[in-house]
Amino acid sequence: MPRNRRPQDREEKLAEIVTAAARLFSEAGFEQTSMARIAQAAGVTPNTIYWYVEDKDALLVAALDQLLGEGAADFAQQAGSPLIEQVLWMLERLRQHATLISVVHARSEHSPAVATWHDGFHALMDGIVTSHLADQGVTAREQDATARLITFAVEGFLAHPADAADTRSVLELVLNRDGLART
Amino acid sequence: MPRNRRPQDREEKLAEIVTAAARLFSEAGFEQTSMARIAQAAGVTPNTIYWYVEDKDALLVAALDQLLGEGAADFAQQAGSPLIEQVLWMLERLRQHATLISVVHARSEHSPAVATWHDGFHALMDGIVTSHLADQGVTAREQDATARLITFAVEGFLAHPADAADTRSVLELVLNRDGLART
DNA sequence: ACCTGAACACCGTTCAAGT
DNA sequence: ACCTGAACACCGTTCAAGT
Repeated sequence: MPRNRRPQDREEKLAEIVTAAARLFSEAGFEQTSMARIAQAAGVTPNTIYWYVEDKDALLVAALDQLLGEGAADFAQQAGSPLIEQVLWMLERLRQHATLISVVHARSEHSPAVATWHDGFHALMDGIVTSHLADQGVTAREQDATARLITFAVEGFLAHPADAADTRSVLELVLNRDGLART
Repeated sequence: MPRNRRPQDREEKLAEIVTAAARLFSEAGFEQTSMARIAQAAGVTPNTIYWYVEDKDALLVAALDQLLGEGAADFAQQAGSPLIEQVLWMLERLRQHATLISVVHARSEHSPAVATWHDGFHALMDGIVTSHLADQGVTAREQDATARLITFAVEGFLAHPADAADTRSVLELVLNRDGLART
């Protein structure tokens, strides 16, 4: 028989709403997805969503966290490979949610919650790049500049898709200076 | 006495509306600026705007064109200076309208008119960079990769402001490989 | 605690009607 | 040709009321 059944149900219902939101945001876009549409997909009334989340921006953050969590689990598999391959792998993975990046930028200006998520995501990406470069004899200053450039390139390619060859040649331009692409 | 007075008035009124829109979009943001607010600033009724432009996206394009035209006139002064200085100058100039870049990306997905403007803007920037690099002994392939990277860096710095020193060090990372920053 | 029906203030846009 | 008042369909969000 169910001990503490309530919290269990609550988490499940919240997860359903967030999952529905994540799928719809990713497929149809944030603005194009109304709270009513999400509610419909989750089997509730629009105003019910507001019992689970503060507002639509909080729902966006929850959806982003869910998508990021799924991605992070898979990313662990890529631990051993060279930096450029890891970046290309992330790019491929993020491409499905490409429309969400400009949404994050746009909403960050008016939603502190989204801005906080945005900062965290950048810190995560910077950490991946700088930890790679720190193992080489790269100065801290150049680590930071390279990490920034990689982040900009990732966001750039998500906003302006290019074929595999062009993508690789741009990343090599950033990383190949001292053969860093192969590390 | 006024020959063809009508077209004159029409252009003036349109310019008033576009100027009001450009200022409000830039200051308060595209989504935060309602058609009613623009109409108020231009001294007309909201629905009157629809006699001059197709919809809000067309108004965005008109506003972007106006802002770009002002910037292009000033940019001509920078003709002689090194590429890195030209990029830093553009960055400084675009900073005031930084919020519009994520708007352009977001609206491009659903408005062909905005997408077309977006493509044109990138072609413009790519042209500036590649024409600089073509004067050096840089291969076409590296010209393209560098132009893309510069564009991504510009958009990146607009979305994620950095201080002057960091900005310069990132741009130098892209351009300094063969002393290109000084050309 | 959880969910709803009904309403609120607002949005971009349309259209018949005026001049 | 130009402009408006009034309306339309929709939006995110709130709230009193139910269980």
